Amino acid sequence: MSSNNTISHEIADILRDEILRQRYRSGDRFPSERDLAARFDASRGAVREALSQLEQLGLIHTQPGGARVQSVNSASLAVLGPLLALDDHPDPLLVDQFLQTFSVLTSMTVKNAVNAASPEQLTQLKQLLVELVNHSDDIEAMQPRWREFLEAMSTIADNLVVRLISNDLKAQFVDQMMKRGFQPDLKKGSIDRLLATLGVSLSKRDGELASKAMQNHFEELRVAVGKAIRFKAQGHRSEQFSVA
Amino acid sequence: MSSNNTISHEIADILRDEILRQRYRSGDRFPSERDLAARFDASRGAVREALSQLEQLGLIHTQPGGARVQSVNSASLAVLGPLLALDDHPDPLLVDQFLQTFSVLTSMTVKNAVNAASPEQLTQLKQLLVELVNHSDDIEAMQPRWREFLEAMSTIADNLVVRLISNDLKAQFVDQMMKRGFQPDLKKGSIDRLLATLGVSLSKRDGELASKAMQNHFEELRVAVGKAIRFKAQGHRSEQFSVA
DNA sequence: GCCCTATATTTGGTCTGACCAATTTGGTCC
DNA sequence: GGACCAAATTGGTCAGACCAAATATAGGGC
Repeated sequence: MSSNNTISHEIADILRDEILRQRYRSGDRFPSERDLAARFDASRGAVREALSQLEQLGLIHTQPGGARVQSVNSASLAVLGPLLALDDHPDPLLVDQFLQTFSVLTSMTVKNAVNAASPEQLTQLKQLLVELVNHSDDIEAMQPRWREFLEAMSTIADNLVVRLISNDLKAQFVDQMMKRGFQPDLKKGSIDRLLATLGVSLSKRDGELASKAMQNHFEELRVAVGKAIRFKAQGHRSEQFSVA
Repeated sequence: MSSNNTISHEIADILRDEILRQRYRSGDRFPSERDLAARFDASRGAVREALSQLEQLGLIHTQPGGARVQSVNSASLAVLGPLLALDDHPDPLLVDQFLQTFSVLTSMTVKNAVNAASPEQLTQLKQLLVELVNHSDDIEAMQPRWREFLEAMSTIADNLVVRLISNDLKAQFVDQMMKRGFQPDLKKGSIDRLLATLGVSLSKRDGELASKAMQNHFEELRVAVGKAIRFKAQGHRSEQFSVA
């Protein structure tokens, strides 16, 4: 996870997970700094820095007199990563919500980018798209080029709000999925269709069309990822059975 | 702002604003904890807690040997509020991006909520809508009812990712705007149309229709808010002139 | 002069022990 | 049972100290 191999981060990670696992009910008193220091055999300073992080995450609220646990619903975006990493297998519902959110934000970015791009930027996008098409049969090789393409789109659209959200989402989610070696099984035809439509939208400077294409693509991605997760969860269960 | 009247928060607020105002270039070394402690006449512990907050915001990166300033583009969502509050008048571009983002997320929420609502929930939504219609001539009285209505939608849609994003966005933006006493001048006819369409979409259980209605509404809101900001900025400038 | 290395210094991370002010808690009195 | 007051608890801060990692500096080899 975010482990910075410092003690305070370690403590923060442990306590964060305990809260996310609902070991404390929302509104409950949180153990005192001195108790936590004793429990982790650390100084109060280290514990305080850990609690400071939890407070930034919106998981606890500290006041003289005692800290209290807050509802996960009122937490910050940054808890999503830890929430996904909580179990061996990510919560399919959460993953689906993730992709859906990603979809609308990306679609919006693409629409604005295509509509607002300067002629030079349009050329650049077309070049990146050609790169993608050239590697459309090697899904591994496409990955970095997709990043580049979307990064260019993001730069052109130049929406700081979306960019910041995407930062968090990517940090929380994409890397999580990568680490688990996720490879959703997307039909090549579907990708080719997406690339083709994007090409047309660039030529015609039709942001709406590009946006729609991305939405469709994410729709298929959601289905594929959902299947992949269910499959993996099943595989894991039978593994456990055969071992037991 | 987020001032918790503690010294460490105060220090964090000051340093955060300095970074957001670009007083340090991205990549620059950040002053050492000991220097900062001397500057603020505080203990190193207090400074460390402040820096811990800045790190959570993604504004600095600390390492043994020295902390470095990071690009605002790679920061967390939570910097948006302070970024808006930086000047007397909010950056119109940023506000616009905010509303645009809010728009797509809210539209998505509304669509999913209408499509997924149980019969009881549908009834509840209709009641809330009636409440809104009953107060549609008093924009002040509508405010809390809008909140309630959207909160219900959010609960029904039950998308944690969007909820967390909206938490941050609302905390960063809506309250900011409220504090400044912002009252975008929306035509009553436009609101009536929105409410009517929402009513129809609830009756027909047509999420797509509700979503489109929200999008249109936000579009008008963006225009109105943009005007309001420009007007206010102008008013302020002439004030300054008359004083000078 | 330049580059590389060994040393000295700076810096973040942690610890201990202490004090204050606000909040809780527990008991007392009505 | 409820209002009120004292004691214990808790978070916020400070001071001074040590360590290990990173950086800056000086020196030697070319």
